Amino acid sequence: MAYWLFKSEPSTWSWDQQVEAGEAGTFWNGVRNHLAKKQMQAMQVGERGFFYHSNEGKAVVGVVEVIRPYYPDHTDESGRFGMVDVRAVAPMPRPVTLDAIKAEAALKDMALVTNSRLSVQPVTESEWATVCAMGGLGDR
DNA sequence: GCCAACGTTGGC
DNA sequence: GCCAACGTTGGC
Repeated sequence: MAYWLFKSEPSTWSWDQQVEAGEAGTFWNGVRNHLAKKQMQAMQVGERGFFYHSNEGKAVVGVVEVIRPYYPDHTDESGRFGMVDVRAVAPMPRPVTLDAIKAEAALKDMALVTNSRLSVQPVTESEWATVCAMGGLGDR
């Protein structure tokens, strides 16, 4: 079971909108980066990821679940990129800020710290557990 | 196939 | 709003 991190600017697509999309979830379109694409291709239905607000908020604000594996992104005219569907699972009781992540030694190798521009990132199991604990989520 | 120029992202 | 880092494009 792998873990992920999805980054989104709240002004484009926020956690609140993800929650409103409910059980049916939504497609995660707009990725135009091959490394991010590779992450999505590796995703399996049922795997979980963090929902991170970039620019405004700069914090992990919730957990999402992959509900449909990689398929073509109809908004990509070049036809080179695809997407997955995700649904909101649970909000972070306490959002975990970028500052807090940077201050935590156990998270110094997180892609969020080392490659902040990557919009879809892999998260290790220990990183997942650490961030969940920091956010007051128990061990999901 | 190299590399300079350009565009975009995202933290500050 | 600025700018550094990175990815992509296109001329050669």
